[in-house]
Amino acid sequence: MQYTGLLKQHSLKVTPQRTAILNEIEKAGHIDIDHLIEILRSSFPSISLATVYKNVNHMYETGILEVIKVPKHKLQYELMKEPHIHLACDQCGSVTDMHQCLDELIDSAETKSGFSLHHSSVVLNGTCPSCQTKSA
Amino acid sequence: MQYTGLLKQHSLKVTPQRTAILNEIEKAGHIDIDHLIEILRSSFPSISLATVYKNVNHMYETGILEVIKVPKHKLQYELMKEPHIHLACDQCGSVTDMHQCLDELIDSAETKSGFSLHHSSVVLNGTCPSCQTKSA
DNA sequence: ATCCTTGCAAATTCTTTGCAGTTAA
DNA sequence: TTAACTGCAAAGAATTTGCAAGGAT
Repeated sequence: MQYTGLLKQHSLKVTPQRTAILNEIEKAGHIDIDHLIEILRSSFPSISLATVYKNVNHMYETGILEVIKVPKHKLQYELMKEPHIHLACDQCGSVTDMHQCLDELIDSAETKSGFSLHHSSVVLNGTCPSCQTKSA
Repeated sequence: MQYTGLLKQHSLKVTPQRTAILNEIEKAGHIDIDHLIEILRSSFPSISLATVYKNVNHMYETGILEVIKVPKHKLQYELMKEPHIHLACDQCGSVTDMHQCLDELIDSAETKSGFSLHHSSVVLNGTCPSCQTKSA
């Protein structure tokens, strides 16, 4: 299983629920708790919401997952990757990643502010191309 | 009252509660619902949490307020201003604004993605200078 | 006069916790 | 073996809603 190593690195035991959670988040890119458990139930009919919450929280705390908040939507989870930009569509709620380099921005902010930065959450809101077409 | 015009522009009636909410948010820079109602109660002992929620939601929807989410903290409200960067300290939870220009970033994202962007939420997480000193 | 807002209480929604049984290491 | 994980049920937070009285335009 491809996530075994990742879990072990962070001192989390490898359980079927956990590898399934990581697989589904990977597949979805971004996903909120409701969609996540809905999908998980097809493989684990008795999985509990509490388990999913406990796990995503653990994974967030250990740095496996990233959490993003888009106004008007529930928290969304994704695998921790390079700093990048999230484009959120106000109409359909979809989130798209854009891997533009943020190093310059972060370095400059660090220097000017004296903060020691280790994480970034950049969410740009607007209308996605597909929703622009629909409303045109 | 300085916020009368702002409320009217957005078709919200001018009430003492609303101008007080805007004044306190302005004074605080960033504030969450608990701190906000705590301060408001000193002038409006009987103000209800429901009223504050209804108002910040309305003001958010009409574009008067901006909402930012820092992991592990409640939603924070601030007056809608120029796009800028939020520096969030993981230790003390404080949020500092940095008015670095984001136009380039936004323009570039818009061009590459085809999104039509109208709002940005840039939160950089780390440790503020004061907390760095404490833990040193 | 009319529609909007307030504040209360209740309802909902969201998330966490305690515990007993089970499982990974 | 033992410390961690799961699932259930219940508790606890956070937020929203319905409604009657009051207020802004």
